[in-house]
Amino acid sequence: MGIHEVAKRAKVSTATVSRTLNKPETVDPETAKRVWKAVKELQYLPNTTARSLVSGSTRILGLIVSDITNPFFPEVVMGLEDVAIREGYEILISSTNYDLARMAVCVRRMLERKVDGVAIMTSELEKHLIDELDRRNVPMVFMDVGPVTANISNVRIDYGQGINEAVQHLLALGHRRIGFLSGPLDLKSARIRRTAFLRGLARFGVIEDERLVQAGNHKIDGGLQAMTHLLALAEPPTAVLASNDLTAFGAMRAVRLASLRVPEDVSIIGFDDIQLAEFTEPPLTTVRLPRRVLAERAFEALATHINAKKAGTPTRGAEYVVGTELVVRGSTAVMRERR
Amino acid sequence: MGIHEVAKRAKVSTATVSRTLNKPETVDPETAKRVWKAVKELQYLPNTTARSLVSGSTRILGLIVSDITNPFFPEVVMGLEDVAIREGYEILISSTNYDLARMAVCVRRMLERKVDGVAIMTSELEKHLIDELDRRNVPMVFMDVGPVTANISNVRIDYGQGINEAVQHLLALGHRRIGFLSGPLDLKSARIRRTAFLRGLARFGVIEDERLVQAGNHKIDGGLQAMTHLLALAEPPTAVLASNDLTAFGAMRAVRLASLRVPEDVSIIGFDDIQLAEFTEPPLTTVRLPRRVLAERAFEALATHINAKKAGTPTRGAEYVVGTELVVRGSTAVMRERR
DNA sequence: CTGTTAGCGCCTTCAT
DNA sequence: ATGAAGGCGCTAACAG
Repeated sequence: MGIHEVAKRAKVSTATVSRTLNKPETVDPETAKRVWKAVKELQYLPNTTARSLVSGSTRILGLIVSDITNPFFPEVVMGLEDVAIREGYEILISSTNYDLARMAVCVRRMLERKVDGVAIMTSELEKHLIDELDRRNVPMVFMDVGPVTANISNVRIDYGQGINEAVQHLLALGHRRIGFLSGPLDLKSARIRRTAFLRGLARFGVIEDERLVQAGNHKIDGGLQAMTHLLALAEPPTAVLASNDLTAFGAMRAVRLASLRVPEDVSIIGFDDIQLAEFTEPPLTTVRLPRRVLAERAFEALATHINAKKAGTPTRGAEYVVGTELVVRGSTAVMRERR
Repeated sequence: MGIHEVAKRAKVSTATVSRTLNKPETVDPETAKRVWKAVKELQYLPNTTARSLVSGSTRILGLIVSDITNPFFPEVVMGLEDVAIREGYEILISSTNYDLARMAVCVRRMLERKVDGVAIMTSELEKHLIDELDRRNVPMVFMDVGPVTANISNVRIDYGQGINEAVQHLLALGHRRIGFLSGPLDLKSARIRRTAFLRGLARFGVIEDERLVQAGNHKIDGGLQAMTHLLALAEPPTAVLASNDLTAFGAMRAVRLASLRVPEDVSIIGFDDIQLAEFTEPPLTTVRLPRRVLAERAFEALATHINAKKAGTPTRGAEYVVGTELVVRGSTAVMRERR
């Protein structure tokens, strides 16, 4: 089960076996044929561990997320897995559970396993830990959570694009009082979304009313609560954007609990376009964040860094952008006269 | 950054460094202290790859699932990750996408990465591929999808328990015409659930009416369709069990589309208890399948095999059982007189 | 084109 | 209790 057995059986040296496997052009076709035959017969599979030891490259990519249980992440994971295996990489996933101590564990795991690069998509990233990775020269890419730095790339999400479409959509339907249900504002990603939303409204000259912005927690119950607040206003909004789809789900529920209807009484737009968005009642109009593309860009960024590092010409961090777009479904409708 | 530097700085041999790290009791406390100091100062982290090469153990566990995007899986992944890292293992996830060719890729990846064991939770497992893993002596555990064999353990899910509770619950509410929405019957796991359901009904003497059993696809749209069929019956059921929660979601939607209400007109019970089940309108009564426990048992099984293998006393496959239990929420109610 | 040799970083006898 | 030396499986010079 080693390269040695193959060599013996093919009556060549181990070096030749290694060569036929890795640099086929440098070996005589006839010899190669014998080697391949032996490989097949022995069902030989190269030992990745040994390979890594000598090459200095594990061909493992780390992915740090907050919580794999969040419906947002699995699709990113799958996207990354797809592109990674195509290029001969494996993905090592680790979850921080929104916990800083656990984040430290994640980083340590990455370091011990000597991953070739790390993609980071968590809310709670401590500079301290990032620096540790940086100091050890591990290529990194942030997925919408960090700044571009000397060595670190970032895949930025262009929230503005989708949000503009969403606002225009509501405007076209006659809505003027538009609310926003943000995520938890201690999370940077949530703040970014909130800013993008406010900017989007401003761009179209919609009067900004602070009371129309409520904070949720990016989960269903938070959306429900936040929306309930909005509904209790003297002049409640006729349409609402949510910072993510789960929040929108909660909002829809709040509307229903208030004996109102979506979209007849209140239009609701979500964000992310998770799989379930298509299947709520009514189906959720939402801004799609193409997570597969996000994953692909992240891989691209990492691959660039890794290759540059291998070639001895370290690249500076770069910024990649992923757009967003409105997906119109059933939770938005023409504004009705006030009840 | 190698054990060598540490040795030099602590003025000991590399062997001693290795010992203080792995068998602290065999080294003089004073020497150990010096070594630890050097380790700290150099921020030394052992190279897992090199370690693996000599120990023959990668401390990586493979997990093969059909589709990480399915809301059922993430919690299993997280559960496995939690227990695994506690024991110093990493998880290598790979998705088959319900595709046999891709399944082969997964197996190959596991083999090349020399994982210490593999947990399998897919519908489409080809004997051929399992045999390959078996032949190479890779410890395996099926998670509710396979038989116990000489070398392979299985974590069986006791569907009966939860289903009995569900049926009793409905019976107690006065329901007698109880429908079942199965998963796609070409999937073994779906067939198992179906069988368990039919057996559960039989146990309580509920007349079995074939027309009350409809096949979905374990997704929302399938549940919607299947339920629509049931609703179109001359004598539609007053209560329905679904093979999984997504199917139940679809069923709820079908009820609503038929201008009926859950639970007033039709009671619905799901299966799995995915996170979202708590947040539908009304919240879904469902049978909980404790996925964390499932993951823990799977790890336990693998660890047992691995340790036995290391000790040179291979264990036979064993069966572990995970129970299920009814979680009563808002989608079930007392049967109403026929409308 | 192919074989020999020397590590990659670590662990583990075997002496001391 | 510690050090020296060999080897895990493979690749990369360097000869031939």
